[in-house]
Amino acid sequence: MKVPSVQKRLNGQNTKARLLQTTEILFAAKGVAGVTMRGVAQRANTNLASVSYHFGSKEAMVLEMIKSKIEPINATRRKRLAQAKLKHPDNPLTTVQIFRALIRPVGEQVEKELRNQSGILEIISRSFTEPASFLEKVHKRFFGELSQVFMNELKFAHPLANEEDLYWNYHFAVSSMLGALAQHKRICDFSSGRCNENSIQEMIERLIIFVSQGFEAGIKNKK
Amino acid sequence: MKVPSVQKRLNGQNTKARLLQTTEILFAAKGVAGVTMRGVAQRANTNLASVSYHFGSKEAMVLEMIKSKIEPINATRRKRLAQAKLKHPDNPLTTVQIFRALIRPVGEQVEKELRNQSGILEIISRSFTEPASFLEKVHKRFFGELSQVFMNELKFAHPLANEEDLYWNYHFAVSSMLGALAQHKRICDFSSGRCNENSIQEMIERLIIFVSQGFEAGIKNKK
DNA sequence: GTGTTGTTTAAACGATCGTTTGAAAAAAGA
DNA sequence: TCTTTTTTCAAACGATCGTTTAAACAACAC
Repeated sequence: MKVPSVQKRLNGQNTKARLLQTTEILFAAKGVAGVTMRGVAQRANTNLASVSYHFGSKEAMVLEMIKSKIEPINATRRKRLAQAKLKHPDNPLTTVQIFRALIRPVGEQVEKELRNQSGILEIISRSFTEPASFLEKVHKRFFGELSQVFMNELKFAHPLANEEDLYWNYHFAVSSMLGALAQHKRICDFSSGRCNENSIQEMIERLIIFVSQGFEAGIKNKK
Repeated sequence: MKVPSVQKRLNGQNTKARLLQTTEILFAAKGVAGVTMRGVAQRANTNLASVSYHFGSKEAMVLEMIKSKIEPINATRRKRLAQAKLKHPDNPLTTVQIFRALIRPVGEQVEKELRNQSGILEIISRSFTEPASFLEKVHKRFFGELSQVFMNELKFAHPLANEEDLYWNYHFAVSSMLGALAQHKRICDFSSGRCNENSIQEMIERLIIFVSQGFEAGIKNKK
């Protein structure tokens, strides 16, 4: 075992990155079953066995791809929530402010990646809806703790509210967000072209209003 | 070619029904990929080839199962909407009344099937989120026309509203419903047991409030 | 140069998939 | 009963999947 060389071997890093990028595209388009090791290797211009070499297994590759896409968004979510609290140190945040911190970072990530049609919406929603058991750990790991942070903020914002109501409606809000991300390509068909699926930012802003008002509608005071 | 016999051959109908039921269970639990012809045949106590015999292909079997589960719900949805209109012939329906007609029949179907843990929620949501291209026709066939009916009712209920707002928010409402159905098993984990995933009826009623208020929040008058 | 380490490659393995075949079994009609 | 039709069954086919192996190749240390 030698000390890793200072000089990077860029060849390996390049193919690993290409594999991750191809995994992203295939997973967004076709789900876990659509990510075949042969398909990924071929579209990444490398060999079948390089997937096992770089990641160990298909599951590990998919998990690493998901992690690389979701973790930056979650980091931004936490940051935005903290920033909003700093701006209003005396009052609890409003419902809209809280859900802005949760949902806007998704839209911003889409902006950043608009070069490659950005399958980030599909990746997020598929992470929750794909029936692959190995994805279960994704939820706990990437959304469990984050949900507690946002839930605590919602409790703080609604001190008189029934706790059960808060949980149910936060659950609806998150589910709605995931559902809207998963279904966003249908808006064009469904509205007969009246609404455009490409205006992700407009969707995000509308979605924030939708879930915030839906959330508040279900909150009653403690009895 | 003979005239079909009046006397039914119940044996064939039985295995076909058993295959459909098994398909339902596996599809709800594991999605399209989890419905393997060998798995279905085995759990239905029949032979592998009987699937091809009765349905022609796996896709046809899955589609027939989905059809058998969704069509009755959609029929009830139309009926409830018509009934509500008859009760209030002079005024347009309220947003809540319209979404009640859309969402309540799902909960009622769960009630009807509580014998076999009723994977109907998963079946509906998976029909929209599974990345199987042959499921695309399900959406157009089972939801396209129905959506127009409900959309027209919402337009009638909001005559001054901007049409684009109506489409976007109806899209959110449907996506939220699908998302909530897809994620409903997580409420227990997420709320640390404070909320119960088994009280589907409570979820349905809460969901109606949520999407109705979310919908109305995004509607502005024509400029 | 030689040797070591990291990376790529072609080839094969075992498993599972959906589908098809042809004959046996069961049911229905005559 | 005998004939016909419908249904079941075991077996096999070709395709594709994830993974593994062992050899070839490339980059660096000495």
